[in-house]
Amino acid sequence: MLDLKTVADRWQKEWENKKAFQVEVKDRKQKKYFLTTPYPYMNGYIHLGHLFTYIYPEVIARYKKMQGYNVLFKFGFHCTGTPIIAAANRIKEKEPKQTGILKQMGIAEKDIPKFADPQHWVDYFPKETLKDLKRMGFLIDERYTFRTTYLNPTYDAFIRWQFNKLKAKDHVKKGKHPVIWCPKDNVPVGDHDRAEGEGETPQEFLLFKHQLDDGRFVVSATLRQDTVLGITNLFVHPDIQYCEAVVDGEQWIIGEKAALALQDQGHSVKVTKHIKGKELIGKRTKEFDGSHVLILPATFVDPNVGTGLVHSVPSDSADDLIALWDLQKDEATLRKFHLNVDEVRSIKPIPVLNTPEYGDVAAEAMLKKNKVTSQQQRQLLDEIKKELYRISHYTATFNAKYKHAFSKNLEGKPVHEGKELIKKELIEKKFALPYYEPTGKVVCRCLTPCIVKVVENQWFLEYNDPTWKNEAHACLDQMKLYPEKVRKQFDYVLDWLDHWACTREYGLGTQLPWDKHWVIESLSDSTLQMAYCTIAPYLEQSKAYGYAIKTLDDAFFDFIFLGKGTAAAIEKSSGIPKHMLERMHEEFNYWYPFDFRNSAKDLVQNHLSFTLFNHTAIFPKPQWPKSYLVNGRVMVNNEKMSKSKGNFFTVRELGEKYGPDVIRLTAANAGEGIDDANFDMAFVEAAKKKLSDVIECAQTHYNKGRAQEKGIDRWLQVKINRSISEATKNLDVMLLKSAVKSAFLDMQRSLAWYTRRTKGDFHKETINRFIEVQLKLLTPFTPHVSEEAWHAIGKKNFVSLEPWPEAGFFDEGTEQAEELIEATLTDINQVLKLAKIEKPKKITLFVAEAWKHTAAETMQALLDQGERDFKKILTELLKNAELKQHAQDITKILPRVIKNGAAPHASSQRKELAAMQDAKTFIEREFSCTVEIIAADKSTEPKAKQSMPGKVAIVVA
RNA sequence: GCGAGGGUGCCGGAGUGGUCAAACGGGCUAGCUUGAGGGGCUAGUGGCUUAGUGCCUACGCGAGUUCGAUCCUCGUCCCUCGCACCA
Repeated sequence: MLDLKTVADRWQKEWENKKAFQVEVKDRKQKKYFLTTPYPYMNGYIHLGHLFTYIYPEVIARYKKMQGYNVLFKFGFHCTGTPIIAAANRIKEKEPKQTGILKQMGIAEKDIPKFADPQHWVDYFPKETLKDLKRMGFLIDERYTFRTTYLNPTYDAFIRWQFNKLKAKDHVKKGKHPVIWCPKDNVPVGDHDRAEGEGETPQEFLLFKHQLDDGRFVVSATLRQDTVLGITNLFVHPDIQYCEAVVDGEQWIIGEKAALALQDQGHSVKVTKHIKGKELIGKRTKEFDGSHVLILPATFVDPNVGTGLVHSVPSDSADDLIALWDLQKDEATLRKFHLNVDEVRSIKPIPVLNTPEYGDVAAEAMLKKNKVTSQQQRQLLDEIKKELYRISHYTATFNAKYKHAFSKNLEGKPVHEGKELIKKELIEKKFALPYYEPTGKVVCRCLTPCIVKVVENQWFLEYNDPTWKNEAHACLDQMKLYPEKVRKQFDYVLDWLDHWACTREYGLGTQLPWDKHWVIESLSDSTLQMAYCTIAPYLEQSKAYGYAIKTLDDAFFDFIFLGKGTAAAIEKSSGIPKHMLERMHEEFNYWYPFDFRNSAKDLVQNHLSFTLFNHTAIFPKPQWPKSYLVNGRVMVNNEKMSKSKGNFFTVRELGEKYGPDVIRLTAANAGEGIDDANFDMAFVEAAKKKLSDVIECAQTHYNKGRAQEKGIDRWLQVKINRSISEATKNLDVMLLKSAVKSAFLDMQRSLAWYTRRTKGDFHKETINRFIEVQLKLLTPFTPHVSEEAWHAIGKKNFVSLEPWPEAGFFDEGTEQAEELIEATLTDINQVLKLAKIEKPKKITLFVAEAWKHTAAETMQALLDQGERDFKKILTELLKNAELKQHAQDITKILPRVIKNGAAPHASSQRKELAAMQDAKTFIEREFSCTVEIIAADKSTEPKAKQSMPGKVAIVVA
């Protein structure tokens, strides 16, 4: 077997030497195709997951190239953001896990300390990634690749321009923002920096202030402001330490954790003393509706949740109700805290909501349904809490108590409709205020539990602006989406996006030009860089073009991208010659907008949507994105890729082991559409063999064979045309897996059948066409193999630069005839099996009577018209004198035809006879016996009557 | 919960109102290749049945629309992704 890696080496060198894929804008009238894909993050080598996404633009790029487009496949290396800095710090600290990651990648022990400097990552990985991509044979012109970060000054200038533009349009505003925060490190803690609590987010609670007689407030936290009128009492944990603090000038009693968190949420907090929960028991507080309630002891209260104080709504909280019941039964405890037993026992749930199927005291119904007996059944109670929350929120309605309590009559209204209003008014009346807490426990890598901090002076991109949203929708509307069904998701996301915190206090990135304290966050700086790419070579390799750049200010980018100002003015400030400025401007206009961008589906709700917003903000409509493709994630042998499972592969090691073409083909064949794809290692093995065969086949058969053309040759010609047509169709709609099938697997199948039919006696012209077309169709997927075979058959140019083949003629009759032969083979086999004859001496085949063909044709015509009435069809058929003679047979066949909704494929007896005659020797050879072919009407054999158009009757002996 | 997508053979996956037991790939079984190495070829791979190429059953589950549904409608169960300030 050929070594495909050597093959790849050879052609990569050739392409390089001849600069086969160097991008040039020679003729601005030439049609162009500009492909982009989100750049990989440079904290490691790229892996199979990256490759799967990148195989789309790569295959399409090569396909478009062969179609005569001037193609630019953009590639960048992502370095902004926090992960690189974080990883570098961990190397600095010699953290074993991080060191291990580098080692596993094959970085030499002695080189590892270099990675303590973030700059080293930014230097090292882009270089190596480019190698990997080239090794895979990607159609990338490296002059058009670039790194993101301030370490690349021209890119940095570009991002400043982008943000100044956004600011000028009022899309960037200052505000407050809750984030998960480490109180020790004093930084926000993203998912990747957490020791525990990935996926937890800030959640908005309300603090309820319950006033004691002495003016102090006992403060509880809740998500259920809808039940505010159902409060019957408060619960404290008798043994927990609470603190008394001056919060925004008021005396509050709250848990210690909440006191800490409040400080980070913009409140002034001064703790004055600590008190035990039991000190509060028996006191009374005044509620929102003016009622007074008792403070009672309960042990389910968790000091780490909310304020560590709970207001009790036993009608709609199972926890509260069961705790109340437990307490009411527990006379000892009541006495211990000097509570009035009768008074406590008289506390009853106050109905506030009507919950379908659960009545007006939903908590009670819920407890009974789940047979809860004690507040100690924590797990069950937690489940009930969630369930009840869900049911109340979506199905419950407010009762009469809500008629006048708020500015609008809420009686009978669903809870989810009234909740916002209640919140607003409770806050206005100073009974409540917002408070944030993580949705679950979050622990920083430094092992400190995290809180929610409300960051002040944060900069936001105002994606919630309705006018901007409309623009983004307009942009989406004019785009092609692959697959189209992702449109709904995009529409939803565009509406859902709120303002986006676009700056960070640390990380690699461009400084916010007007507020240098902040660094632009990486999802925000990557939304427009496709434009930068079009001129990247002229900025990053200015020396090659004979000038040195002085400064790039906003006027420069305004000129290049928006055509504002004059080249002459910018020549001075930038140091770039006028003609180069003009060239950049024109080339940008030539390449832009991008025609294609794709990513895995997880970027839909951020990057891909942001890109739409940013384009509409800065570019005029003609420069808006043309299409998006959204792909699934890649699995390996149907399992999620993961290092622990041992199915994690870097592109590097795959290339090393199998060579690029096998991997490219397998990746393209892994799947299409939005569902997760499957990289099948079994296919990898099969592909190795199949690809070697392609080269071998070309070498063996090209320019050999007979001169005289036969029927079966015509069949292969038709099949070749089918494959061309199908492959083209599939590539046009970005269906790679389907394209692999039509461009390769179907072709190979046709060849196999052709070989069998001709017994290897090929027609020279036909096999030549087959080989040439096969190599061209394969080129986008396996360019090295194609190139190798192309030259093996004596071609001197690159197949990569050949025009994409055009489908010639089609001939359904020929295809049908061949299908008849194939079906006949299958049927003969079945008959032989049924008749228990292993070695037949003679096979007689009866081609259906002429009238059956006529009947089939008429039936199909009627069926196509929608006719399903037995009698009508029969009458119609019998109008034909020829058919009338066979009325009895027709009445037998007809019901089945009607049931199937389709008649047998009508051909003509003459054609079927000819096709069978043509294949006679072939069938004889296949079964090693004599074959006779007879028209059914010319025979007295009873079985001959079983023949139908497209199905011969068979007698074996 | 919300939004989106999906549930088809031993597996991956086509099909999207009729000729389609289900393309294409993989796996498995049998036979052949008269000869060794995960090679090639042929046949088979839902059930039942058969002097004959047939019949029945199936596309998560239940109901409906239709002459006819894997494909449309409704209900139900299950799975995947996302729900953010993070690349």
